[in-house]
Amino acid sequence: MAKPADAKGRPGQVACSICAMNPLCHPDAPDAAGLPCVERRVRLAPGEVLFSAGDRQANVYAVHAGFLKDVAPGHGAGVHIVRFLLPGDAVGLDSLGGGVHTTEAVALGDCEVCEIPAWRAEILADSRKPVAAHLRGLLARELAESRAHSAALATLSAPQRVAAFLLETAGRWQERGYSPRDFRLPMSRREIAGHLSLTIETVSRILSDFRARGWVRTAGRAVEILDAEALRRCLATAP
Amino acid sequence: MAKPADAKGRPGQVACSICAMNPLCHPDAPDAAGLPCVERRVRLAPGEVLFSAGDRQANVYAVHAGFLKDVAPGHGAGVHIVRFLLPGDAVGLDSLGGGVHTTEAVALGDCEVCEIPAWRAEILADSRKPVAAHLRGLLARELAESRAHSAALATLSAPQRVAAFLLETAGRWQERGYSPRDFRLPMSRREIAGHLSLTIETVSRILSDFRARGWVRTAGRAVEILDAEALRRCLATAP
DNA sequence: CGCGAGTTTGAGAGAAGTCAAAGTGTGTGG
DNA sequence: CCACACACTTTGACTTCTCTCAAACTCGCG
Repeated sequence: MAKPADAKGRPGQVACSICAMNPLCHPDAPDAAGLPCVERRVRLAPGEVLFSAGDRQANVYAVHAGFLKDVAPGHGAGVHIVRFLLPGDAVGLDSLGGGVHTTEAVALGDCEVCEIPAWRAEILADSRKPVAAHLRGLLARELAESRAHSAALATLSAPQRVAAFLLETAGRWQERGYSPRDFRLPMSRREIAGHLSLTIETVSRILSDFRARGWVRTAGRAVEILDAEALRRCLATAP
Repeated sequence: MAKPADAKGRPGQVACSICAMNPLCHPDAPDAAGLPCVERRVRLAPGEVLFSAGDRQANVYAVHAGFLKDVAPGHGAGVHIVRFLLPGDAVGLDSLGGGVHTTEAVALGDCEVCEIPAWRAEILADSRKPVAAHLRGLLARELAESRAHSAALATLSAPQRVAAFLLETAGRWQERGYSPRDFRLPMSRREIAGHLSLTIETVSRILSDFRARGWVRTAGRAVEILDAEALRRCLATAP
């Protein structure tokens, strides 16, 4: 499974077996064209941009190690963070249609991603039905998640959003074999705020409030969830 | 092209040639299996549900005539309307992955849709590369639109959202060969509010304000855009 | 003609944003 | 190894935008 992050919370890396792109890189049968699916591994420094909205160089990526944010082209100040990427996540799939990226992917810290040219993914899909189906499935799931997040922002209050974020993050850590109760956030308050459509002050205030209630313990980016049930109740309570 | 809506604003119908599903229904070469792609035409009465979130009966639909709304599973009161469907639009594509719908489609008025079983679309995609590519493109575009809408809700003020909605609606009418300055909204204020994450009162107030400024004329669902430039300025003005 | 859903308008309340400042941690260079 | 600088976080006071509650109004339809 996944290699644990070290004490300083540095990015673990993910085994290819649980990667969203696994069926592309490791097809059941040998590749007809004999091409390696992954063009190269890209290393990124904190803040480095993997691709930008409008890039014609369309690639699909799988996060191998580290964390990134997927950012919507923000007109000026109000930047909206579509989602955070953890090891094993796929990103840039929206370029499969028109060959253009519609968001920007930025490294949150040092990280490493596998680069798969879009045309290669498409050729692979054309020759292997399971790969085509897998790509459709990834796209469909991202679409569903995007809508779910949209609906969440539309209907939840600020505390509910923060509770949902903590629970969701815990769940994603758990999926990767880490503790869902004790983890280190890879992103700043500003980035959390951008993801939840709140301000940093509001996020900070709500975390302080959760801490005062004894639901969580926070120290900077370190988070310990003490009462997940309370968070779930907060999330479920009518706005 | 499209047949104009009549004076009472009843749904026009769309020629198959401009439908998003056209490449599926009318493939270049004759269908190997000899199957008609469209299973049947479904007629819906106002308020009737085409499919619900969680439906295992996965189908993809193309709107042939009339209008529908695509609704996110709303926990109680705060219903979020993902998007509105006009003739020629495709809906239900998110069921291509796991075979389950994640939203609910409801008719806004009398309408007629073409039903394509998901398995049939997938078989077709497996045998025809252009169809597979087209499906990926549709999925990718919907994903991009969903994120754009999400970002819009996150960063725009209430008046900006209403301005954006009017301009977007005008554009969609224009794409279909109707006047972008003079049209009839197929949805109620409540539904507009649900789509923009506002309340009906706020939507109504803002429309009244736009009317007072001479930017639009509204009478119930009838809209005439008098100053599109002003709306665009309103949209572009820093929140 | 009158009912009822939908829309408009008004007044007041509340949630989150803005502005401001203090506190905390982190990394760099001496 | 320590000291400083800078970025991030927390906290406080106040503002404002949108929601909520309430009532009048309009339109379509029986």
